[in-house]
Amino acid sequence: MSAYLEKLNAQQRAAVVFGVTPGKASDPGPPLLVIAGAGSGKTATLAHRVAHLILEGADPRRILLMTFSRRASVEMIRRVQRIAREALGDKAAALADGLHWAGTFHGIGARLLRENAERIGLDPAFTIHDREDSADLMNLVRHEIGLSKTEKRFPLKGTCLAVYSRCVNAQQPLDEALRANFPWCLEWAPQLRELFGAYVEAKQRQNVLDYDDLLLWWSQAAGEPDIAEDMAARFDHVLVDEYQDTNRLQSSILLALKPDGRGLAVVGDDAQSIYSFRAATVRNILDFPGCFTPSAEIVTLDRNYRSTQTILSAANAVIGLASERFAKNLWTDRASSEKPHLVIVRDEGDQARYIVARILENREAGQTLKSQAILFRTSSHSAQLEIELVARNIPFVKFGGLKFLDSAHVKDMLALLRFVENPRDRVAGFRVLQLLQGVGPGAAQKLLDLMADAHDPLAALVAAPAPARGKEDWPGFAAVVDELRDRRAGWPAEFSLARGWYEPLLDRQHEDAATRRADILQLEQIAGGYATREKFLTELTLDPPDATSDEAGVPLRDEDYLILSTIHSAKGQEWKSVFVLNAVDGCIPSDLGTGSTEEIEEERRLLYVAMTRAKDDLHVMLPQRFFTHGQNAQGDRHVYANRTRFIPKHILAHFHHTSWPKYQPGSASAAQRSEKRVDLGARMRGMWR
DNA sequence: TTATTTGGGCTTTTT
DNA sequence: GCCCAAATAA
Repeated sequence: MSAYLEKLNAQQRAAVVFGVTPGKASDPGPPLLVIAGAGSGKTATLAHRVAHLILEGADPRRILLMTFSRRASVEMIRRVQRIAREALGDKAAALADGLHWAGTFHGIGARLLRENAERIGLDPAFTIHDREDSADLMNLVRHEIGLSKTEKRFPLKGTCLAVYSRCVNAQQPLDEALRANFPWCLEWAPQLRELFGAYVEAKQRQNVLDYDDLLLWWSQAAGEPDIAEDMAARFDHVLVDEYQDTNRLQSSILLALKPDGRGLAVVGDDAQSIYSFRAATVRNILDFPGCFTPSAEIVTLDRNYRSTQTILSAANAVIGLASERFAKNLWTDRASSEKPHLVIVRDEGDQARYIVARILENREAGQTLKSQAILFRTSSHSAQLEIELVARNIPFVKFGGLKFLDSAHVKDMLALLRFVENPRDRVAGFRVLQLLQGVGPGAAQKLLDLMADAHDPLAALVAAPAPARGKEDWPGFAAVVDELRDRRAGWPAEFSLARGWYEPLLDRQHEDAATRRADILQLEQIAGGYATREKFLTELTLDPPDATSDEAGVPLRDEDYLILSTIHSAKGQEWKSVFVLNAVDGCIPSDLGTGSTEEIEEERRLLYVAMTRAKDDLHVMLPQRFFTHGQNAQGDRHVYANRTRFIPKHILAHFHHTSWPKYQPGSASAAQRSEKRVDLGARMRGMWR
């Protein structure tokens, strides 16, 4: 047996070699489902399977590898190369460079669609709308067909988009989707149907695709016999990671690519399915084996290499209360005498102070900050902690929640670039034009209409007379559009041109122009990493940089920093020490997600995912009271929270219980001192009343 | 027609 | 506490 296979355990090896004909691995074998528990070496197993395929003769250019994020695919390729190098030296590692088709469903979809654009009636210069852009377009259309002036309030743009997206991704008729997920919008069904029809037409006229289109067009194209044949013939093997988080639309694509399942291998863990709000369905993984005859082989990986037995027992106890799942209980031989901690603190302030204290302690003991993470359900849960970290001068990087790309100035820059890339994109155009002094919705509309009728829209724009009140800014704008339109300067020099135009506007519009300018410069750095404008725009929308750091700026890569992350963004990662914030009802489960039993089950899996990220040391935090939002002055209104329902009494024995701070009779403890809250700001505001 | 202010409704997780 | 739409000022 080859050395690289010997390192695996029996189950992992089974998953790696199943259906692979030695020396003739280009022949696809029967379908395979790998149920891989948390920390069971899932990534390693998948990487070994890919490497094994290549080493046994499969052509890496004909392997389609779909991962959850681009970060995951980069990591996967790196590992495949390492394994190949260990087995056969540099030559084999170079082979693995041929893994061109590794990425997310959306990313691969965008590439395939661009390549096949002409055949399916798409302009290959299409641009991609992110969620905000899609919502803006939805809003535009909503106004156009007069739905904003209804007697009763019509659902907001975000809701409309969510409904649309649910129908597409779950492949569900509108009425059904409304009943199941948006019952309060049921009365608007006819209007929504009309709106969605107009929205689809608008996208096509403007040559833009939204996220869902990347899958929808792909799936539809794959349903056309001619194209399907081409696409299917192009890949011998299709491997999918994190299969529990795919939706019906995605599974329909897989089935279109590989109808008999031959060459198809999917890996996932039903216990970690946490993306149902994106229409992901556990059914995909539960029903996978039965999609084929004979049904797919199932291999289960239940040996955990990550956590200690005590952490695992607690996590198993939590997930053990779930209703439906592939039964498996993770085990490990990593013994530990220390149970995970359940820490009761007075409030979120103490929670922050406790965590900072422990983190500094750990660091004194030689643990890096990077090996410690703080996880939370909702981005805003970390607000207090962030303040404490800044005050104590502890660098951190936050994953999830608000993105760098969401800030107005970054969007402005991208809108300009997208506009010159695809002048029919009205959302981008509308945004850019209104940046000009004296140009509002009316003038912007007129200019866009003028462009829509022109054969060469950008030439028409450059030649257009200056808008009545926007004479001052117009020549500069026309000049930069003209330069960007024929790509004279090349990429990324074009970015600097655009920046040169935008910066004066920025200074005029924003008080804090300096920090925003820094963001633009950072964006320019990122832009330099892409070969073309089109690649930059596509990849940035599909795979945005997902960390926002504190105001001090992004820590240098070699610097040590603490990790803050939403539980969703923590998928697939692991740390030595993990702190889970706000393990109370209302936070986990989120009070917004307690409608149906399925939603509650998903919240349970979220807690499970959070707990299983920890290797040695797990702290589950229980603040007892929360100050309610929306009160002014020195408000003391608060609510008492209950321990999360996912840790009921009878599994408490899996935890070590602590209260903090320790009560010290006689001396005013930190908690007592923090008891009284003063709102100096309110006092100062009061001076003017 | 555009720019700014004010009041009312909602408040998660991500490609 | 944030976003959106209507009202008001320029």
